[in-house]
Amino acid sequence: MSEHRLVIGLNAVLAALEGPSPRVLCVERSVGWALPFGAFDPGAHRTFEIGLRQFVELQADVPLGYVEQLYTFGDMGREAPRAVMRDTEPSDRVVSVGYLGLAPECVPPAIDRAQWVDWYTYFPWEDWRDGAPSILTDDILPKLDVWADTEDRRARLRASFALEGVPWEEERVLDRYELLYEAGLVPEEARDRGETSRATDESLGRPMLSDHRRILATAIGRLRGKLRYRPILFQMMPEHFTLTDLQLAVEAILGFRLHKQNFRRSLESAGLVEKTDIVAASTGGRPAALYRASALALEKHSPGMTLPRMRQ
Amino acid sequence: MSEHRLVIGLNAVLAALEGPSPRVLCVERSVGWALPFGAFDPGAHRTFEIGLRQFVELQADVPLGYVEQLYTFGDMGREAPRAVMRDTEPSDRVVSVGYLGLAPECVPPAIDRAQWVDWYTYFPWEDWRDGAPSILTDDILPKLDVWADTEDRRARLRASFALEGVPWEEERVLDRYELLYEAGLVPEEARDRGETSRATDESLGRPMLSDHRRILATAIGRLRGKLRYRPILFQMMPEHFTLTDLQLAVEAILGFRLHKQNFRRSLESAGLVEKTDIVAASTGGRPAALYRASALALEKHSPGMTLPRMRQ
DNA sequence: ACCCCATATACTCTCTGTGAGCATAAGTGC
DNA sequence: GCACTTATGCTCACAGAGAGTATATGGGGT
Repeated sequence: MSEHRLVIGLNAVLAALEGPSPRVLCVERSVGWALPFGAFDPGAHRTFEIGLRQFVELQADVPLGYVEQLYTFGDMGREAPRAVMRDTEPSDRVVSVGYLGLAPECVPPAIDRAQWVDWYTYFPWEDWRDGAPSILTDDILPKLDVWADTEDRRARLRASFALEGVPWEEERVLDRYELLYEAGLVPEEARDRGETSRATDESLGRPMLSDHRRILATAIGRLRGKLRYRPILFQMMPEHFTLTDLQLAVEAILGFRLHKQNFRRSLESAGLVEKTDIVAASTGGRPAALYRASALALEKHSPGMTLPRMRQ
Repeated sequence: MSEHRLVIGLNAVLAALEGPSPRVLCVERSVGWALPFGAFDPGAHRTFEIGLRQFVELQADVPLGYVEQLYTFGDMGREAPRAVMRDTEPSDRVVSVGYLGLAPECVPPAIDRAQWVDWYTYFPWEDWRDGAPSILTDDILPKLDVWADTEDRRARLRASFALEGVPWEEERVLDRYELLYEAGLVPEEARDRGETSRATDESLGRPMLSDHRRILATAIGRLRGKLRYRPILFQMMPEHFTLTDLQLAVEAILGFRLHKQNFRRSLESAGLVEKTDIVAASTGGRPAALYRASALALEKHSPGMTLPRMRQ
């Protein structure tokens, strides 16, 4: 065993919805934007989750509801810079355990450096609700086309960015980010190579500290994928909601529009929602009935919902 | 930060098939059966996977093909006993990163303490290929029925062990093991409480060192679940195989029988297999055509196969 | 009071994938 | 040649998903 000390960094992707905007809790640090994170303390924390909840409360003071572990990142060279972690030494090796947490609303963080940020600020190419994003078609794809000069690269590009008839797979957020990283299109890549250019280039989404954008990509991909087979969405909804609210929430997370009638049918036939007597305050047209999550929808292992994509 | 030193244990569930027997690579240590594992060395290992491959080679000398991370277990009280880990001190805190690895065949391990073991040795209640296992109906369920004396416990029991009309969900291997652990039916529970009774009770499956049976349960559940949406199975098959071989392989992993015709139809319509000119040496009836995995089936993100369960 | 507009909600039609059974082909052993 | 075994092909029924059209129910303007 070498002399390098191990440090486990706990990272929380805390997600919530603000109307049609999917948000993630971010903390502004001296060196840039980051997820709430801190070192796991083996003496004080009996489990990872206990440590995580403590950090989130300390750094953002937002209640943490549903929590699930995402992945443990241990690659050298992409770990957290020590500068921002207290009580670590240059020789320490930092590995990151990423967590996904869901909250039913964006409660304003009590700490002023913490803030709810629309996650498409970090991944503008992931939002297809108004059609293919122009940053993708005009900016990213031409550059990736130049980068993909081998058959292997072309195949990966085709598969992850839905070229040549391949359908867009919304859950492959990490694949796409990693491809942009490898192609040197995101500022984190140059930074990890040791370049000190402080050009905060946000043209391809806002960069984050350390490997936090990678963790965020993992979280969004996991959340998008999980909607299909677990009723996890109701962890992000208020107690009462209209079916349109629910659809807008799903669309916000997935980044594309759904077929309204089929979405509703699948919800009701799956028994995930129950109508209440209450009727929503009108929003210009016929008032909508308010629904709530059924008992089934709140169970951990219930099936999710079908997500009928709207076609052109 | 306290004085406790952190140690990351890397654990490999290496799975392969021997005909209709799903096996996992196990190592016999002085204190019992274990998965290949060892401490991650932050000085020597650039990534977790590098460390993992090194341990597996050292302890079993079996080539490691497909590998994926499972979960990181950090709970106090269920970590690895220090006794078996070199260079650790009593105050050290050990967390386990579990990995799943797949091999196309059970190559005999070069180390004599390593061995391929049928995984139903550890989870006899998971094998429904010949109907409901008697150890479940005669032994486990009566005991669990006594244990489930609250509404909450009853609900969990119903859901994970398919009581009262709930269908058996093959991927919930961990849920079932954890329930048996909580109910005090597996020897690991008493051991973790500090009881020193060395009664190696194997009536409810063979126990393992530390939390290794939990990691194994996670791995089997992940593998079972992933079959449906990724063509991962072909990582465990030889280059050429008959469709019956393939079906037996799936049945071995899932632990239940499939509907032959529908399974074949789904395979061919999904384009996962290609017929070759070769015909298998006859096994008593009409000789079967040999197939191989298609290019599609070898891609990482291709869809999996439908698993049409055989009904009575 | 009436009409127009916007949104919510209901109904229908079609197509495909899946569950299930039956029929036929091609070997082996006696 | 016959019985048996395993492989392979075909068909029917049905449920669910995709997609479009029609009807209810509110608000606001004239």
